[in-house]
Amino acid sequence: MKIGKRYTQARKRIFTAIEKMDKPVSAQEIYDYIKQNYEEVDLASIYRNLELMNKSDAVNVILFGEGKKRYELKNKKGHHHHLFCEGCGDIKDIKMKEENLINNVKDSQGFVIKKHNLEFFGLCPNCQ
Amino acid sequence: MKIGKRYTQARKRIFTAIEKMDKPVSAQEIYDYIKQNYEEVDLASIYRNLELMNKSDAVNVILFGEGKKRYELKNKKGHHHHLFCEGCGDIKDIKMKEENLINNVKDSQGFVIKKHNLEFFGLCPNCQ
DNA sequence: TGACATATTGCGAATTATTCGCAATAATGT
DNA sequence: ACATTATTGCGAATAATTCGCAATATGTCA
Repeated sequence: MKIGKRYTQARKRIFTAIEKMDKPVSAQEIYDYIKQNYEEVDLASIYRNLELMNKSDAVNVILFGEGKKRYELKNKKGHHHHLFCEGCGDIKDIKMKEENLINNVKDSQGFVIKKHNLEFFGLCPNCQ
Repeated sequence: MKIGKRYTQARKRIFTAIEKMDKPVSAQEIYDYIKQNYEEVDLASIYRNLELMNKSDAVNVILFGEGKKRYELKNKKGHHHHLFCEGCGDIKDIKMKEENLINNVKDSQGFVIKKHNLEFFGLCPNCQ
């Protein structure tokens, strides 16, 4: 899982940030996290690297309709989906049986399916 | 399925536009479509109404990670998901067995699940 | 039907997320 | 250590969406 051609400071920091925060994070959150550690990586560089990491399958892009993208390291945990609390924005991982998720797709009309996003929305215990 | 308190020109036009285009559309696409018909609704009003329609469950919000939201009327077709072509952006509806999609969610950690988004990404016949 | 109360619109400006161009800097191979 | 060039930082540019507010249009009720 190699990102770009050089192992730069920025990449180390971004990778570590995502890993440590251990949940789907936005570019801005990565920026803030790095800054908390008295280091800094320009936001534009964070975006550029997230795109690279996505293309090389190092991260997943996760969408909750907040108007921004969230990113999560791919290898860390196995394949899973998310529960997004519409009250407080809390995010939980969930696993589910889905051996047949793609097989069950009726008539994919000639599409070659490469990946899927499945997110659940609801209310966490505190927000119910 | 009532949107707001008044049945305004803007609402008629927006509703008709989404219905006629018959696919998940962005706010801008709604705006352009209405304009083609020599009518006009301000973009801000389109956004405001889409939000209302979403809250009152008249439309679904659909995300493909393009950096914008897409909207689709809810009642028209039954529950379904989408195939998004990463090549040309073409969108197809798909149905699938999912009686047990939610039931299969293991350990929802006290969340009350209200809805889910499931989108597939791949390549359409032309883009393969 | 006409007038009122107020929900909704249009307009312009403001935000927020993300992208771009380019010169300066830092990784890597030799 | 040096040269090559990938990558960064910076500042400006886009794109999507939101906001404030005055003007307008709807639904209601006398």
